[in-house]
Amino acid sequence: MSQQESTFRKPGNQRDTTACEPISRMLARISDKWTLLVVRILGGGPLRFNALKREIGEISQKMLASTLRDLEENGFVTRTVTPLTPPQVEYALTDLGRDFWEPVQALAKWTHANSARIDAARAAYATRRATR
Amino acid sequence: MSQQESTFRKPGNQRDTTACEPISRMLARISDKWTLLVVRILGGGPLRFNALKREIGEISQKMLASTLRDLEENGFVTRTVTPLTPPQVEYALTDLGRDFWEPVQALAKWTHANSARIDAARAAYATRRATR
DNA sequence: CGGGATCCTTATCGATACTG
DNA sequence: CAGTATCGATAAGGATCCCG
Repeated sequence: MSQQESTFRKPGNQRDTTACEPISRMLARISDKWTLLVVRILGGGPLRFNALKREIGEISQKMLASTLRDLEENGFVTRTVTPLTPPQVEYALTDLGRDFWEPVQALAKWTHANSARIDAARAAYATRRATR
Repeated sequence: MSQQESTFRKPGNQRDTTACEPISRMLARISDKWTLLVVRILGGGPLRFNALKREIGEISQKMLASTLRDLEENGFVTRTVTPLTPPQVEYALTDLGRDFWEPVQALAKWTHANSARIDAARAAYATRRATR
């Protein structure tokens, strides 16, 4: 076994570097602060703009609007306008969006279930830095 | 049925709004452009700094360094220094990191498997905007 | 090789004001 | 209600140089 740097994985199989580029692009597309959160919330059912905004709480209407536009463009949510006074616009997950919701929810649940472990790790890291 | 705004979900079960705040914080912590990507790659095994950088490709060393620092602080990766000339620093997932890797990988696989559907949705969205 | 420090350029975000 | 438009602050990100 060589101690060279490089990838040192089985030669001929340099991981799935091939899939790395498109995945990283997709990952980058959804890795903004709000997308995952909005998808996760809409997983609970359709919501109108301000209801959604209230549910998230900290988001500005600007960011919510642009996040929703991106999600609509990517085919994750539908935007249904009911022309009334006052107007009503409802956002809901599409089939694709509901599919996407599953891994998102898995991730969210994991972070929730393991937040204690992470906090512990952070505390340990802090003391480690202090003691040495 | 009232046309009021509000949440209009089954009263008494107003979703898991309780869990929304901590989850959104955790989600926000990992939702930067690189964290998920680095975790996913380190899932394939330990790597040294520049090997990791090469594998990601587009990242600057600054962002990689800071991303790795965050990951170490959160207890997802270990940083092992071997004092040689030239020095060697290897990054590897911890138990927590490997745990975390699973939902991340699920998300990555999903995006990869469904990239065609997303592209189709984007194309459909474009024509829809053009025709109307 | 593995970074830290610095500078500089963008992208992100929020607050405010305005429209249909 | 559901946004768009504009502006200013701030953070993210990249390029370069430098050091152990």
